Amino acid sequence: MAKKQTTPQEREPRMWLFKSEPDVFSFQDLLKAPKKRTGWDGVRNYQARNFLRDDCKLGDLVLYWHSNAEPPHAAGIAKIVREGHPDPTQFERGHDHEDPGSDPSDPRWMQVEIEAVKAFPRPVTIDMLRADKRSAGMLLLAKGQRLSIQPLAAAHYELVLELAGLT
DNA sequence: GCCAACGTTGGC
DNA sequence: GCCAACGTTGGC
Repeated sequence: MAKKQTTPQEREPRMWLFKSEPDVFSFQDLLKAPKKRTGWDGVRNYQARNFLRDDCKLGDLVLYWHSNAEPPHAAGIAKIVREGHPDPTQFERGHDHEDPGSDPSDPRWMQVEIEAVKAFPRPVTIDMLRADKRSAGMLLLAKGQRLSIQPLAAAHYELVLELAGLT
């Protein structure tokens, strides 16, 4: 069979917001990691898991949010470099994120791998976002919203870049 | 399938 | 450290 010259099926990159507590793993930690990459392990919420498993695709962009920070802020941009695959920590004895109920032949929890793209010249705080009307509709700002993996509208992504001084 | 109790998240 | 909001668990 002759080689096909067709390009792989592509779609426009999507944007996501990933939350991380900087005391646990910060954007600076990601920059210092080998190849500036890390497996995004430890997600233990089904809705977030589904995004990681089904919807985060190679080349998608990730807004890296520092939660539980003073003040909470966006710290930089990363990208998806490996799509959903089993999170190894669910099977590690004694690990904080071990899940004894997860069957190795049908793993319950997934991760993706991300790579740092760019640190923001200045962080974009939650107050900066709230002060800009264009942030209307951002899931992040919704009352009671705790989801750690969130889809992010392109317009909101662009807004954050602007506030970060990158445009 | 209901729902009270419990655990977690994350801004404040 | 507080606590509102939310997700999960488990008895019934």
